[in-house]
Amino acid sequence: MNRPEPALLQPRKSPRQARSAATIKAIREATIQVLLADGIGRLTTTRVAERAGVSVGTMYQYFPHKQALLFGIVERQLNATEEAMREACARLTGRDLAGIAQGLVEAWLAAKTADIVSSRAIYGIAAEFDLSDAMERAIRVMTALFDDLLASAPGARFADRASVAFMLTAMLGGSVRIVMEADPSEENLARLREELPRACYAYLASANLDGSGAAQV
Amino acid sequence: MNRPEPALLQPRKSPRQARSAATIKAIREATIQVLLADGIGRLTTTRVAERAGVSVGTMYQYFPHKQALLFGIVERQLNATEEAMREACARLTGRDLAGIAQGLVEAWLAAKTADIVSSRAIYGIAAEFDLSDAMERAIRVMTALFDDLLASAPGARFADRASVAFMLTAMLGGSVRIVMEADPSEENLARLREELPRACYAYLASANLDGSGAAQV
DNA sequence: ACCTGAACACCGTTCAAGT
DNA sequence: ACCTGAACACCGTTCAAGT
Repeated sequence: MNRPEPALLQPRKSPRQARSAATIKAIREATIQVLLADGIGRLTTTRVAERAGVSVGTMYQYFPHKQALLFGIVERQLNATEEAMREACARLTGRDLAGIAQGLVEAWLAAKTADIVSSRAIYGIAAEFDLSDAMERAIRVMTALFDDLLASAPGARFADRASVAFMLTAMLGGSVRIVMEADPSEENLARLREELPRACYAYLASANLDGSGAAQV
Repeated sequence: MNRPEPALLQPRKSPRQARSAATIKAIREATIQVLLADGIGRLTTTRVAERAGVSVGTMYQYFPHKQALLFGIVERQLNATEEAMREACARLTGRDLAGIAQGLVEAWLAAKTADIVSSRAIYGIAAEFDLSDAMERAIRVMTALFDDLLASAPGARFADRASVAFMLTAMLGGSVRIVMEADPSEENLARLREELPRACYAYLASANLDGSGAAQV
């Protein structure tokens, strides 16, 4: 399976001059404006260039292909999340596991729901076509299956710290992403806010060699 | 933000006749062949029709647009996963929480890694452009951040069954998806196999009103 | 040295013409 | 009743011509 292209994401030209920087900013903003106004399906290079007030040729000098335009705004989102999580981690340093779990989830959800309109538009970028219906259905089916299964249940120091951190990243990022993509309703977000800290804490406590594993959040 | 289109995914014509069914099957297989051979970037309607041995006009009779071609193979994957999980749930009915957690994770990972080449190709469908580098980097950064944070930690009956099932679906599906998309290396999959059952069990045990919460998996 | 935009190659989709 | 494929509208990208 081949990736679309080797994908050269560097601009042909670096923004050394103030004029260039302004042009790049205008193109970046035009991209997000067209995205929000017309949707990913109608986002064309011509339209973005027109909105930015430059010729397509000039635009191609700074953004060597359409993907670079989209990558620009996704990158911005990723950077914002990274920055928010960096701050959260600094703030949570030295706190116990319960505080860490609660704090990380709050920070992550805040970052991902800060601008829910933009966020969904950006998720739209990653979807060449609309998978959200199918995914929502799949999630509903699985939720029901697991619900039944659970109903049938009769009762109901880290050894490898790197693996624990990896798993925590995956469960936090993955669960929020999947909900944001499929159906970011207030009901679902409330469930995440309620359950995800518990899940993270329970995992962390169970992996903690020094804890009793019996503490409740 | 507008979705690309109202997206009519029903064929104009139902496959009532054997000939039609064969044509549809040929188109479906041609789609996945072109996808695997040339990648999503070179998958064109002309190419698929040619490979399937039908004219574009005929193809458009059964698949009203390109998205429908791609949706066809994604749907197949989703159905396979659903079927696998249905079987797993039946098999796990009546087992305790530890058995359920272990069994669900095994079944889910097996379903998602059964054909890793196809799976990755299919993830490629959902990515209009290659985000995997950026995501992989973001995951690495976050993993490192959480790793540091964890290093700094000093010590280290269901009330709402529907919410627990929802959370379990999100953490299972989300964490695996994010790993499959970003970097499905054997190292990462091994970590999931090891840690995800623990995480699921710990969450379930902590949410279980009747348990001690102290049992280890 | 930098910008412009007509031109090019290619794609998704349609529909008049065939059988 | 069904299939075909040339034709259409549009898109991403380039590059000769301008300033």
